Amino acid sequence: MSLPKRYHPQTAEPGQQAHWQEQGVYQYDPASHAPRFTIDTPPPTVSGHLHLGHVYSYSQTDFLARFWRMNGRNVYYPMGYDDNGLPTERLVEKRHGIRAADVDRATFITHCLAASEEAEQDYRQLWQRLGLSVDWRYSYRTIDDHSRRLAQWSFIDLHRKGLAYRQQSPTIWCPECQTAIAQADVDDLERETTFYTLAFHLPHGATLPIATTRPELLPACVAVFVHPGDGRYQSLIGQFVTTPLGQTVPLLADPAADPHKGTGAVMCCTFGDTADVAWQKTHHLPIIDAIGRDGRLTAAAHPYTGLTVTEARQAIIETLREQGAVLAAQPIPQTVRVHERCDTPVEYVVTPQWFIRVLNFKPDLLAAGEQITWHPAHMHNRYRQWVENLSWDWCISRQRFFGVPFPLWYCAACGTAVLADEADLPVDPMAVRPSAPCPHCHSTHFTPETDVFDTWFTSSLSPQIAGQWQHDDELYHQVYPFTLRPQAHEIIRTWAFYTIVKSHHHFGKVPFEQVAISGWGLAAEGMGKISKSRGGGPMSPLAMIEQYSADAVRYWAASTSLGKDAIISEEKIQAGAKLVNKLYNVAKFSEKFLAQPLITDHRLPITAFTPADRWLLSHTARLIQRNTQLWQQYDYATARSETEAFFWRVLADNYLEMAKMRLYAQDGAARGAVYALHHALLTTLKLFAPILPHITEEIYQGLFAATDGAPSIHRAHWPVADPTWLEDGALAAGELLVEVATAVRRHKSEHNLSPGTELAALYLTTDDNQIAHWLQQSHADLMSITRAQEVVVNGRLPDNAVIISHEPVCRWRWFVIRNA
RNA sequence: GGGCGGUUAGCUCAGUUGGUUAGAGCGCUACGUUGACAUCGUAGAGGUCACAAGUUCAAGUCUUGUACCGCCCA
Repeated sequence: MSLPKRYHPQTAEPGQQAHWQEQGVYQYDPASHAPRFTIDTPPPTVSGHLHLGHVYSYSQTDFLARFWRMNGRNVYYPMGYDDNGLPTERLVEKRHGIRAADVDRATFITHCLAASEEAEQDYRQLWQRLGLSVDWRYSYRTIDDHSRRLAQWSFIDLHRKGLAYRQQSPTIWCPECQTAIAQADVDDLERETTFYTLAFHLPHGATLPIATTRPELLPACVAVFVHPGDGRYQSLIGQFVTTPLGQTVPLLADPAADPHKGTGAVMCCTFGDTADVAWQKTHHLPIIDAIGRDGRLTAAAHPYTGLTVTEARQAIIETLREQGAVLAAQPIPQTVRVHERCDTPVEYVVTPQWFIRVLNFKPDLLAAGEQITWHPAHMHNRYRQWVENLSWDWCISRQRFFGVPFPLWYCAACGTAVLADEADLPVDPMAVRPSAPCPHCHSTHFTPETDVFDTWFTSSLSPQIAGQWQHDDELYHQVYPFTLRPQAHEIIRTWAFYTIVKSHHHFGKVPFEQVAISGWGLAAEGMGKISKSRGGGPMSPLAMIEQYSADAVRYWAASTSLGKDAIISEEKIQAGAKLVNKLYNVAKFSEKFLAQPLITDHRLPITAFTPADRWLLSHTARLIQRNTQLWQQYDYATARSETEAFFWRVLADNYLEMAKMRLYAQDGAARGAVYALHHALLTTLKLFAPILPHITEEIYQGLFAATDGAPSIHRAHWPVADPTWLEDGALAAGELLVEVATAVRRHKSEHNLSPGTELAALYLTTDDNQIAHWLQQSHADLMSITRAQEVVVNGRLPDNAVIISHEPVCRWRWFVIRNA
């Protein structure tokens, strides 16, 4: 097999990809006894299109998979799609211009399934075009039967263990999505708001000013709090005050009241924020449901019933202004808690929800975090801090439609929750009835639970889903616990955390040994994170791949180390395309020399090698050592950059120029050069293979597969440094030769001579015997790189010599040329 | 308010355990098409390493503080 004249990634890359699929190059081998490397791939959510940010992080996982595969690991690399849940619902609502609640459930779910299937095809196409070394036989969807069955099993198991409970309690509520959500689904948003100071009244008629950002909650005011040490209010604690709307509420003391904020007195409403929730509980206050599930004020807020929060705020302020009860209004910056999916400020609404116990398990969950190796290490802090600051159990019920249903019914007579039989999973409680009467009261009338699970409730089982637990248990026990969990940093609090919770609660294990946290690919100019739901990035990944090649895009993804965000840079992608081109050109040049049979001669005498050969081989050995170490630390970015510097600066710019003459001569003196070139180029390809899988495979198949023996470079052995070449002198000799070459090049450049200009002779003089020896051994190589027709070491200078370099402190003192 | 990361050339970044003259890519300037490559080559210009103090024979690197940026959490 030989290389075509030019490399066309647009056709070559899909060709390689098809070849890999046909040959099963990336297949996991369940029968192998090789050490395993198993990957709990992040299933991307279905909420639009993939952008370069996804390409960035998924490429990084692929780098690691390929590195370990070449290092003899039996790599299990599945692919998943997280299609159940709110993101898909929002996509469908947007695309069809409907609201889920306004169409019938079955129709809506049909739309969701169609949208997710379509997206999965797009996703898979992109992943394949990018060259991910996934074993596509192990693909899953979080809405498929197996995932639904495991999710429902998970609930039943947690319920059986007393770790799932249903409670009527204040819940974080999204009025836009009309569902309860979990603490992890909430983001902070900075915005400007108005801080109103309202006139409350004391028993004797005096005014008590109280500042609030949420006057619309006044109808739900149940108390006023002050700090117990606040001297201004000491005598009033325990008394009753009157709100501007006329309710009478107690004035209570609690250390959580900030004496420096506003007037030091704060109203407690059910519920404006988490502090209200806490106060209501600890001080046993009544609950007034002023805001309903639709985000509008309830009958309890008469006469503001039916108004939205925003409308109610205006209406109440207007009323109070007329009464003269608004003492001040000033703008202040405020952090509002919003639902991450729609940026709507959340409310705290009392509803019955299912929760999973996590607050009681903080020590265990922190210990689990300690057992995991985090890459980079500081990402462990994010996890630890999240766990330490948790203040709610995990709310898993969602009042939505496209998700895994709870496998349970409520007895119509006694309210007992009746769970489905494990054997019947997955079940849809709205379509079927329990198989037995109520175990408590024997009634046969049931109401199905209509809520669905939080998406994370299912995706937190990705190790079980991807590992095919309860479907192929032999496989599962091979791959679980997983070696690696790759994921981005914003989902440490969700996916990583919940997965650890599940593995702890179900199996008492840590689900993965290592976590590799990728950063975000960011759009330039402070555009922030690019995301599928918020418009995507400026450049489509497929367009970039078509224009510059998948390898070039992957090159960009390898430009920043794990955990760091990177600005999407078309310039870097272009640099990747240049490197691919350069690799191809070097290979094309090398082809005619490497085709000779002597490449198999690995036992050449040391005399067959010039100092330049030994320099290249020594560099190669060091590069292998260094690269292997970097890769093992997951520092593919530095590895790539060092390999690139070696390839371009050492191999292409200097070594090839020195070896050219011997190579073209094709005599006995070429043997060392051919071996060195063969070894250095093959090594370069292998070290680049995890990052640039296509061009390296193309060249490997063309030049090396026959002798190296692997069916694909991606199944070839990672290079091992040959200690023979690790001598220090070889590097020094090479540097000397490069110094000579650079001086000649500079001379030509300064005299406006073409680098190809021939020189009649090059005279080199030195007092150093070692240097003289190296120079003498490098006659041909120096002639080659300087285009001198003659090289003379320590000879008598002719009269017409031109001094082009004279460095008194240098090891070789100076050298001269005579123009032809 | 707490935590984490960052601040190095015009831009994007690398600088390993402190150790000669702080590097790379892109961009810029000049020259060049050389028997693999113009998606190229050669040469060159360009940095008081955010600021301040400290430790040290020696600080981009260690300590403390300050400012600014980003993220996470209250």
